[in-house]
Amino acid sequence: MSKIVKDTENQLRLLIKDAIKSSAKKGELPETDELNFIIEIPADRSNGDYSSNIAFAGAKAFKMPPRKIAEIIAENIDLKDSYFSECTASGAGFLNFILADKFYADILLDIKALGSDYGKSDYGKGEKINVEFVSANPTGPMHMGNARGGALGDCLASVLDMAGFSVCREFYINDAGNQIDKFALSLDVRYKQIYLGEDAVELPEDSYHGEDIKQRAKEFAEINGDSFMSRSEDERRNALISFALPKNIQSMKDNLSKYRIEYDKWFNESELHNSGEISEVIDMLTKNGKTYEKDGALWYKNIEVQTKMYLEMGKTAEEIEKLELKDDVLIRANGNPTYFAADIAYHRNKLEKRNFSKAIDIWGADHHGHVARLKGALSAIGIESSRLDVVLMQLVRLTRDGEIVRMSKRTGKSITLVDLLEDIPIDAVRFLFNMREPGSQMDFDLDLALEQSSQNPVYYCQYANARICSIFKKLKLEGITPRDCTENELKGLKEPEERELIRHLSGLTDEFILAAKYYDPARITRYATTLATLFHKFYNACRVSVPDESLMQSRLLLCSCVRETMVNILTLLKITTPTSM
RNA sequence: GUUUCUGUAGCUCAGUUGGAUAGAGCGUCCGCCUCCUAAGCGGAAGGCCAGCGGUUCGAAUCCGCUCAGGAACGCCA
Repeated sequence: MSKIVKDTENQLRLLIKDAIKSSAKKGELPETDELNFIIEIPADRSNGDYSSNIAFAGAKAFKMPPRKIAEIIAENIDLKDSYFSECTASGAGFLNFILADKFYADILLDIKALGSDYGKSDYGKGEKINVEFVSANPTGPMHMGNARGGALGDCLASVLDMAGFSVCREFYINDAGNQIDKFALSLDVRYKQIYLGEDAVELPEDSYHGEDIKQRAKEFAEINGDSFMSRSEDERRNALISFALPKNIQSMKDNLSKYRIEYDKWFNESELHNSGEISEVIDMLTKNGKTYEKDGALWYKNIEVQTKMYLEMGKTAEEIEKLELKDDVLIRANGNPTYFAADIAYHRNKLEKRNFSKAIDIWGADHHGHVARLKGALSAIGIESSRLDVVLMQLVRLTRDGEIVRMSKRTGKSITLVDLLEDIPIDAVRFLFNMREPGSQMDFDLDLALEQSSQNPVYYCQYANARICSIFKKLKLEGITPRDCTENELKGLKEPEERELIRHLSGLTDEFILAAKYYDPARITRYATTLATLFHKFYNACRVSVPDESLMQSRLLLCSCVRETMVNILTLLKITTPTSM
């Protein structure tokens, strides 16, 4: 882990505190208690590399105008042997700092030493986190929402991993319950239609109408012929399900694998039914007085639980009344548990039985109404609800020629994950889906994804890497091989383009930590795009192959650090890094 | 109606726990290869941060209200 950036900020904090102490000793500032102040990187870099608001924060305590305080601190600060070369007071009272040459040299040496570990940190302290994403129904093909969820969940898991968490990628297979009955019924109808004709058996309105169901029924018929026509409905449906479900699940695994997603755990909902865990949570809720019977069904007292939660949060009774809370069914009148009941058991399984300290679920935003009641139900069985975090992801629209695309040209049906991956390079899909934060509605531009130019950020980033490879290749032909550089040599990298590039490199570890903290992998694609921009600027402004051997080697080392960083990021996003383009 | 997400340049979007003159890319216009990949770089133009009020040294950012758009409000999942 790169400690230099962290050390730099800590050092700055101490330098400021020391300066205040020595000013107080000289009587230039009054004695005061610890002050809360921040250290930040100014948006406008011409104001320095770091700045602090200490003078504003201390204005009241010191009973002096901020500008005056800043001047006194700047006067008394001792920068000898620090990572800073200059401290000035400016504006209404900002304290600005310029980084010293040593900082730049040390960052590069650090990156070089860390190699593929550069960017990793122990922020997460090995905490066990479960990231569940996609979890598409195995009753049909995966759609665009699954495509975004897949890219997002997989990259979020990687980001958490980089930030020092111990991550488990999980897929929840809904292989039980209502939709499986519906699946069976749909298959059954399609199977019978093969032998009796399409008009003889009608497909109910609320069953699955997709071509994929027809296809599975046909495959079943090719193997078994009409032998199941004479069997009982139960036997026939069971046979159809045991034939079609594994095939569908395998096909999801294959397609996700093509999308470069490998799960650590495929969790079957049916396990929760078979093991009795669903009954267990229902018993727990009942024991805690959170259920009642009505109309032959067993209900969960959502209104009661959430009202209590909201009252604790400080809402008034009137405000809660307006929320129009509703109770929910746990066991239907027909004796089958609902999805909700299974979900409570599933999350208890993750958090209690398997001891994950946190469960992160990636859900489509259309499920947002489910979050509060699930959290409530968890707390009602004694599980701290903050241990579940749900990342709600807004829906995706596809556009082509500026128009919204709803249907696939080839099939005439809505576009599936498979359709998308056939048309668009996987590198582009994975990158573009991670360019927006999850909560923003996004338009996925099909033309842009196919574009092989700077307009397409994924190519732009890959190109930076390819250019660096090309430099090394060219110099190798001239008999020049990269060597280690001394700190003094690296201090010679003083061009503004070099400095800016190195400063950006230094921020990688923090960026991963922030992406992990805010569950936002989009920060990383943005970081990569900026890195590419700064490299291209450097490339244009500074030649690597120059007569000054020391400078050339320093620039080579800078290039290799940029390459290391870019490759680390793209590899993490599971995007390829071609050495020539 | 209630919940929830969103509203920043012509378009797509950044904008850190409130900080200095609000940033990028695309598109438009003008430039840069006898030199490591022009899939690149530089410059110009483009803004009432949806609106109104509040909090304070200071608000795109925090709070309240209003307006506009998406989504959800099932014994579906």
